[in-house]
Amino acid sequence: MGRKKIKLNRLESLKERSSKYSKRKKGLFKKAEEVAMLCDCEIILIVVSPTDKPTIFHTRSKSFSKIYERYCMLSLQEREERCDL
Amino acid sequence: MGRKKIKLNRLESLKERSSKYSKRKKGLFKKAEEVAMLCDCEIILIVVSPTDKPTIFHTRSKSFSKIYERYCMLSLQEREERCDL
DNA sequence: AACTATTTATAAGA
DNA sequence: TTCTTATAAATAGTT
Repeated sequence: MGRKKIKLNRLESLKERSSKYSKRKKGLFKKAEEVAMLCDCEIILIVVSPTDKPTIFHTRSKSFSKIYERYCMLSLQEREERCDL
Repeated sequence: MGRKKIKLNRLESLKERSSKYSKRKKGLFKKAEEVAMLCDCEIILIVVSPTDKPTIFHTRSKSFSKIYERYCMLSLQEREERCDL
């Protein structure tokens, strides 16, 4: 989307990365919220900005740690079978 | 995007939610990967499907737990000041 | 932060 | 779940 198609490479300057980040972070979180709402599913999204500022979104049905625990409790075998890693 | 504009409400049936989920999960993870690449930033994304299947994406620069630790170590005061919660 | 031309995601249907 | 196509939405470049 946008005036031109861009290459998906790391942007050179911190200024470019910060600018791009602020635009795309907004879109990413919006998408996450929409999936959670439409599909009634659990989501955790943590992003750390190029200037080291963290932002978190998670559904309230289950806590962050609960979801992480569930993931951790899967054996490697189960992860391969049940997850799209 | 799509043939019609849809309302952002929880979809009625599990079948609808599962169908919507498979389409949007793909888009969400793509966006996450693009932000991580373009902006060279850390991201953790965990989604649990309507049928309870977890999928995780995270950048490799820092481990999942490292990013979570960083978040947890912030005081409530700091979270308000530094994070967009 | 705001403006738009353009690209991209996706709703509906198969 | 995957493909197709019309259309809604995100965003690149710029101010």
